[in-house]
Amino acid sequence: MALKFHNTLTRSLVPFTPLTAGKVHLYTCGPTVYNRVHIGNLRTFVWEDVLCRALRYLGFETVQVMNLTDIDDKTIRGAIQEGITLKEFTARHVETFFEDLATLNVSPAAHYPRATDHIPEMVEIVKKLTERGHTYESDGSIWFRIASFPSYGKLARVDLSSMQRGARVADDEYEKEDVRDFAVWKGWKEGEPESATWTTELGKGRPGWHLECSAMSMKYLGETLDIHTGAVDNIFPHHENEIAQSEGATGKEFVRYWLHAEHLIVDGEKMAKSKGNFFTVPDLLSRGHSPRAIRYLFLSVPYRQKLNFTFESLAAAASAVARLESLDLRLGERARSTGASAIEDGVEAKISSFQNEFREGLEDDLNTAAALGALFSFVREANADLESGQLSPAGAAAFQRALRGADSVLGVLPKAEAGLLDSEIQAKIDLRQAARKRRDFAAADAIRDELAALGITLEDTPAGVRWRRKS
RNA sequence: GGCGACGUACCCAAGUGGCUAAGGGAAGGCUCUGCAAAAGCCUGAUUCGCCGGUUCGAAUCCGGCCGUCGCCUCCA
Repeated sequence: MALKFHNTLTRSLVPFTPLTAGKVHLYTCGPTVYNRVHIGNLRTFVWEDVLCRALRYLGFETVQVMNLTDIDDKTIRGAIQEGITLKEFTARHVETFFEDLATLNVSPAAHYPRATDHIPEMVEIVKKLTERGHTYESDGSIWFRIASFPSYGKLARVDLSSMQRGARVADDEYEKEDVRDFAVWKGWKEGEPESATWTTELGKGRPGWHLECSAMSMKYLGETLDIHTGAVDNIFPHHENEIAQSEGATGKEFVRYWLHAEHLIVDGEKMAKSKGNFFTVPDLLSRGHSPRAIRYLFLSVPYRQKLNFTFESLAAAASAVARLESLDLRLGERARSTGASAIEDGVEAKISSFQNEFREGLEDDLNTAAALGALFSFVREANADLESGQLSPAGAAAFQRALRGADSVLGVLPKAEAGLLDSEIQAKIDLRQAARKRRDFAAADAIRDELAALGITLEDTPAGVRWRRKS
């Protein structure tokens, strides 16, 4: 089986081949930095991370670009409200955004361009659009004339006949030729702060929404991208308008594969601050939930399905992650023990059948649920071999490599070993072992409880005491 | 109103015409254990929202109904 993706452009599953063999250029729509991102946003960002990791696992090189939209109505409003400059306002939210990505173990993209650093590039696009007759001026702003772009609507499949030419929308302060025309350059208006205003060949004002994505994606990835992603709400108007602007300016196909993630909902409802079901990563961490469980929960539902976030499923995810972590620990122990050095035949067969199934899951439009199914069948087999006592250290090491290979896509195992054994912890463990030896179980349990309170879990195993930190 | 998605066990979820309907979690039993923890084994949908239809055969295709949800200009 070969890699396939669901392309929003055709609404069908299609084989994927990048423009340049072996190398994928992808643009993953990033945040507008006006608040702390919520778990719904992060579902999309984690999916985009897994997409990139999966592409690399499948042997592609990736160049990922994620924009930071730091100029729009919401960021301006926020800056005005707080009485600070636009840059000061957005810098805060950029910072917490990267914090949340790091918490959820998202691998960094190659570039995180900011809209405000690319004003000249945006101006260039507007000029090109104007040369090609795609724009007009009205009320000091420059608009994209949809009537000049016949294939407008091809992504969102909007019905153009519902457009009313020459209509003026009651609550719209601009005079447009067509209600669906959109601004590529917004003329300065009374009250807009200096920090959010640029004086360019186009006049005094600021770029329209959508334009930053066209400018920055093409700057870093070329005029035709392999993949462009976002959540479903971006299909219209954002991505539709990006196509119009970009293709209008270059005359070339803008994006070959459009991928869109479904939304996350909470308890079956759209997340909303007013409903009290609105969560951020710090919210969940303060309730004692693990970032790795959050990440696992996101992966357990394929990206084109709505993900119903509940605390029950978050707890289930935590258990599943703990099981993976436990296997990794046990395999590591066995791998370091002494014994036969050759890998037994059965081990290789189990690994390759697991890897095939895992890969097939990923290749099937990033079906992470199917991939996880394959992983846990493998977990069962590895545990059974471990339990039998027959698994060689080399076999255990091979199993562990396979497990960690899969985790290079999933990213739910703990980061590399936490350095040296904490000598204090080891001293407590030794004390407890002494107490157990003299059958003073009350003292032994007291020590275990004491460590548990510090987030250290002990497990007595035939091979000795195993301990780990609660993540 | 227009467009679209979804409805599989207690919860999450794979599965898109044909082997015994993946996998995870929770639950119960057993093994191991001082007790825990971890791990293993076993148990668990004659059934895929409901009703019809097509077919030798459908969770999978078609029609209707019921239910849930989303988008329709700045929400990922």
